[in-house]
Amino acid sequence: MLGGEGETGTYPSTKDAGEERRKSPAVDGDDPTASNRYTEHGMGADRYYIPPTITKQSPETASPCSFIPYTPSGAVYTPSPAGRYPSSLHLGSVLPPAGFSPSTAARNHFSPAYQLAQSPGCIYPTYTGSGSALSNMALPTAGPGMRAQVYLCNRPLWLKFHRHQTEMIITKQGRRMFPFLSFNIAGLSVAAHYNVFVEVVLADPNHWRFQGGKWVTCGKADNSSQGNKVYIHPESPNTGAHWMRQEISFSKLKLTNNKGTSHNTSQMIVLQSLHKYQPRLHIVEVTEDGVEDISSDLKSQCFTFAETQFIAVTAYQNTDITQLKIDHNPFAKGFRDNYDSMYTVPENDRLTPSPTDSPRAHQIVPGTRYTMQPLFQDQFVNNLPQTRFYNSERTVPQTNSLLSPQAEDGGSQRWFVTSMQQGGNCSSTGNKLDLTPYEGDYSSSLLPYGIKSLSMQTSHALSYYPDSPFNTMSAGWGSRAAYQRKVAPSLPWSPRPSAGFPEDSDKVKAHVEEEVNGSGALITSWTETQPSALSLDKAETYSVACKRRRGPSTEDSPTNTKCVDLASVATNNSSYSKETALPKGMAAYYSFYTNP
DNA sequence: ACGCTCGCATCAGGTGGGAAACGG
DNA sequence: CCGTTTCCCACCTGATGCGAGCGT
Repeated sequence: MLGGEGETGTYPSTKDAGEERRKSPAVDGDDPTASNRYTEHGMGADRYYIPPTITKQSPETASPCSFIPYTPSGAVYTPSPAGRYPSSLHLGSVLPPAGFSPSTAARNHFSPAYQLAQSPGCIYPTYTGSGSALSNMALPTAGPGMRAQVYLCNRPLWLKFHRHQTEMIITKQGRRMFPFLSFNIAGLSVAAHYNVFVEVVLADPNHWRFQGGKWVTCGKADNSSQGNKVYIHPESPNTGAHWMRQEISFSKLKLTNNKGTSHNTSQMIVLQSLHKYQPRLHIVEVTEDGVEDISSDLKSQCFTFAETQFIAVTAYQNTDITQLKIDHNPFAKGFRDNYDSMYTVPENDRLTPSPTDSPRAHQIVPGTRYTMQPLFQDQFVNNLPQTRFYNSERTVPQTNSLLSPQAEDGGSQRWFVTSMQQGGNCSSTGNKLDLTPYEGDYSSSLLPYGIKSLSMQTSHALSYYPDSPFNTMSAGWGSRAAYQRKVAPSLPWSPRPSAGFPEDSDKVKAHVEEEVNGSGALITSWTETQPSALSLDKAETYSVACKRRRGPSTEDSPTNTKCVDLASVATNNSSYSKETALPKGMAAYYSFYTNP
């Protein structure tokens, strides 16, 4: 499990990850006042994103390309900041004004400073032509205070979903996000303490409806929703070294539509169905006791990844999304119509084009039954049960992994490399953000990835969805978590350098620029040229097909037209050969990868 | 005897599908 | 009537506990 959340799996004895963190000076005791620092209910859905007037950051300090420093500066909407936090802090609108959640110790250490008044406003990254968060990302500048750089670990997976407009199920009891948010952070002060939390805010002022195979707006969003919108990482507060040592995942974060929920509020974020949301990562420097240090604006920072936008739904609307979930979420494996066949089909029959079928694809993929399944490479990399890779992932040093077929982790590497090397090697990324991962993967900059992945070896946070290479490497080996825990610490390689990644600033700059461009493209492609994945007319057909619900075992059913349609469409643009039994999800993937 | 590894069984919990219920 | 929400289901993953086998 992305244990970042202090999941029980990672810490068997700590039902509440927060417990583990309580070791932090900031966490002991239940500070009654602390409970007010963050409120889970204080902010309504109308808590909008405040465009950070971040001027404190500059590309100059770009970090290693492995990280994609995001700053919300790209946000379009400019809500009025409230509370003592200037908009530049990004916290003005994010934090609940009052009332603190009963929850966990993790929440007990936020200073009252977080009790900010709601700041109306929204971020419409997707809808703003040039003002997307991505296109405007900036790098933190050097100097006092936080200079964090954040990398969305499972970005490629997010991009896949984003391509079809990500949907997240919300239920009364709460549903985990999938993909879930998972980050790597760099640039923090090793010794300083930080609180890390995710906030989900309305991404736009509209109410959405899935009609005619596509999402269309229908009326205005209901900004009156109440309920917690913040999920504080259970390991908060903790040192910069801790946060940078491993992937920080929010796999336990749950989404609910139950405003009245009183239990598990610490794990729940209350949303409204058919509204579009944008998750945001906040990193706030605090004192050792967990109290925010308000001496500097640089103490807090907010990061927004446009590709993590999603529409909350109570039932999936777009079958492409459904299929993506099924294909990537291990818990949904039971819904994979062709689960068995997917592992045995010959390579030429695979449904998803391997990343260009590059030699590397084979190099990095373990010589297991999965080797020939590019689609699953992705899945593994992002969400498939890591158990399938445990053996090799865990024991293969990255240096070896790069050369050995055992580096099944290659998939993971690919993802990771993506961001890391974009700067240096993905100058051709262009608008195909979705392909970036592969491009990056095949580029030569593997070392950074390797280094990074190694750093994750010691991750204590094993995730349910070893989404990242790091998790993968450190995640449980099969069901024997106890063993992995024993082994991980003894791994010979050391965590990545706390100082950051070995990349020269020039490279970094280039990297960032690339990323920025790519990101911008992403936004653009989605908002303006979503059909780019499929021609407009094709998209229509596609959407219609997608809308059709699929039965439990209709894989071969003649009614399963969606896959066929997609396949046909996809094949038009690719040399990739796919003929029969193209799983719906696969088709989607196919089109995704092959679309210009 | 002790510690470690491994296999197996069990349990808790997550997943999407589908039908029923609900509400405008 | 239609769209949305809720509930239950079967299936799956992952964690855990237990005992057996093995080496020291």
